[in-house]
Amino acid sequence: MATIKDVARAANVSIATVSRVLNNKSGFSEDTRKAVEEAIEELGYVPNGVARGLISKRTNTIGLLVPALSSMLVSEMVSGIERIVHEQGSSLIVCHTESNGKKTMQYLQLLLAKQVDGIIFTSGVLLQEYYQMIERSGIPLVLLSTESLHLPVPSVKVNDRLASFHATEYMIQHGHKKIGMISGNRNDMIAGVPRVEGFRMALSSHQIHFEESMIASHRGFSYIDGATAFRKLMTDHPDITAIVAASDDMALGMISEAFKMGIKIPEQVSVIGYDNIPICNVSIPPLTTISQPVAKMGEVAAKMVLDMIHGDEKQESVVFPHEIIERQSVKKMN
Amino acid sequence: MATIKDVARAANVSIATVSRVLNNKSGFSEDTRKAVEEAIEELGYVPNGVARGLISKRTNTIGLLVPALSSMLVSEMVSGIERIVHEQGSSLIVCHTESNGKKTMQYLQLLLAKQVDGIIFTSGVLLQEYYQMIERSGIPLVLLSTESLHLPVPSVKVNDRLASFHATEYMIQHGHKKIGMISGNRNDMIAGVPRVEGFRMALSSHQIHFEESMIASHRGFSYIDGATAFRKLMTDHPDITAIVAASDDMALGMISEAFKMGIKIPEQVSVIGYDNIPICNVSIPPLTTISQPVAKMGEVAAKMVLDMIHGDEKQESVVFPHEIIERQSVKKMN
DNA sequence: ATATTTAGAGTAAACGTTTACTCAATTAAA
DNA sequence: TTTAATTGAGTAAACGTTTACTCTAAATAT
Repeated sequence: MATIKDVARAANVSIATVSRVLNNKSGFSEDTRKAVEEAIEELGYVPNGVARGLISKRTNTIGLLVPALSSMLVSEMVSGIERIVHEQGSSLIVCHTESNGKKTMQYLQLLLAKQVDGIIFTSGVLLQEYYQMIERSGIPLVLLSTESLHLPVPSVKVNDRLASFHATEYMIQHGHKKIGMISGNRNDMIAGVPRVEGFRMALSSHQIHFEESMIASHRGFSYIDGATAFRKLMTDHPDITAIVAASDDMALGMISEAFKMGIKIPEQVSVIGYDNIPICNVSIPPLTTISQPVAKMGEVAAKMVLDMIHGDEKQESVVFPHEIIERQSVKKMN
Repeated sequence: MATIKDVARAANVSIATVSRVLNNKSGFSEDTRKAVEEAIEELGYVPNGVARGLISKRTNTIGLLVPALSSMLVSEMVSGIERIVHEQGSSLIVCHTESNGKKTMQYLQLLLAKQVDGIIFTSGVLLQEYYQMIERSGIPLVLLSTESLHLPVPSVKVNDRLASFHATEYMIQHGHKKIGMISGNRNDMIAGVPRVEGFRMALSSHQIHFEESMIASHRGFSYIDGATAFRKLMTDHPDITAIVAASDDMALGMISEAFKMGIKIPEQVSVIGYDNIPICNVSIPPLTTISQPVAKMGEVAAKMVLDMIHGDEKQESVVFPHEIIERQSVKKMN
């Protein structure tokens, strides 16, 4: 590959001059610009970003850490982030941590070694261990779809507890009295705990009787988790008429399972999902769900790190409003 | 951030020695190793990959170019690639070209500037222009889910024409005589042309009457494209009993549209998809489809570039077998 | 005992840029 | 005209590593 030296030689100037025209830095005549540009064209020269990075201390790369999530959700999130990041001439390294601490530490090490300019950490708990590592490296960090109560890290998220509260209340407003929840991993601090909490709060604030067994949880937030949780729920509580699901994937799995069990949605059982992934539009029936503006959130998070990189010290955390997208999976009871 | 100099100072040795223990290169005593390792620990030192890259000419980064595809498909593909790439201590930069020539060139420029060690190009036509740029840079390249007839670039793919042929034949074997196709962009050299060809060949080799209007196409390969194409097809040919779809997304959109139109799947119309994305398991009815082992293919493509990077000059192209995954969207006619 | 090998460690060049500094020549000001 | 400012361009240091080369002292061979 051609280097700046080759260009300099071909254009009969010093490398400093080449560098100047490359960066539009003034200090050269129109003639030399021509000569240099021709040489560049001729040689197909592309400046070496690694060398540039070494001296500028900027790699124009930002790192993204995601745990195992619904692939559609991740896609949307990433595409929002990517759009902004690329707009600014940077690129993105995505690391799937699978919520695994050891793996996360490894990736973190990798990102630091790669000298990324910033890090976005999504949808998981920011352990002290992670934070320290990032903190001491001085790399800007923002949290997406998660937050940290004691650590001073800006975040972009939705109020999960409230969203879940509303989802449940939506069922209540539609006349449902026997409402079950299919939760993912109930210990998940992000998508588990708060959503369960919101569910319980809604029931209790409407004085609806609640039993622990009306929340069925399984390992994760996927189709099968939804399917199995639903089956469990229906054997324990055959009189349930509405389900609040902790993710769209779970809701979809549940709908499929209901179909197999001969249960009609929404005629016999209503369901509301969570995430509003694109496929909700074409499920049968189309899925009523809580929408998190994931793509938008990704964009904002990306802008935040970028701003921090450009020197805007502290960013304000933002919590995005959620929204109930009404489709046809919830029946009005009367 | 601490540099190797800081470590050297703290451990009272030269930077060369630090480098040696870092790389296990011999030429130091057990005592100095201890001292150096302590200093590293103490300072939280992480070797600067940029500096390393400058001298080693390796960035441990590989670039991936993908056009706009079903997000689930991309996710699977990427996850296969990522697994392998990360196993080898490298990382991945994903670039969404949206099948846009200008954007692709920009990304290519970016990847070259970043000095990626290798490039995987997916699911699109490798233009001469792209090839030249990569070729002159000397960066190893492999094609995934696409191929180049005249350019000497190894590829990993499935035989689309044959797969589509089989999908169609599957319908014929199930007794269908009036078979329509919903194709995506018919000019798409990868997922358009060959799949349409396979469809036509299957019909003609079974002496089934064919009209152009039995292939409905729309812009792309998404839900709505499937839905609109299906509606068009059914108004033109209300007697169709089977549909071959060019993607699962299209099939899913079509199923949803059929539901709205009061058409029962598979009782009235059967459908076979293409891709076998995870959601096929939980659609209603579960979708019979052509499976491409995308994750596996991604892995193999990744291994290929990696091997090329490590000096294994030319790799053999591989075409993966497809498979028909029988679920419940095709009815047996008698 | 001397000569030779080896282990441990340091010095400095190189990787491909950017940039502070220098300098000559031209232009503008006095 | 002399002086000062400006323009165009080169030289060399720096960024943080790796590595070829060198050197000393200890260990081994003769």
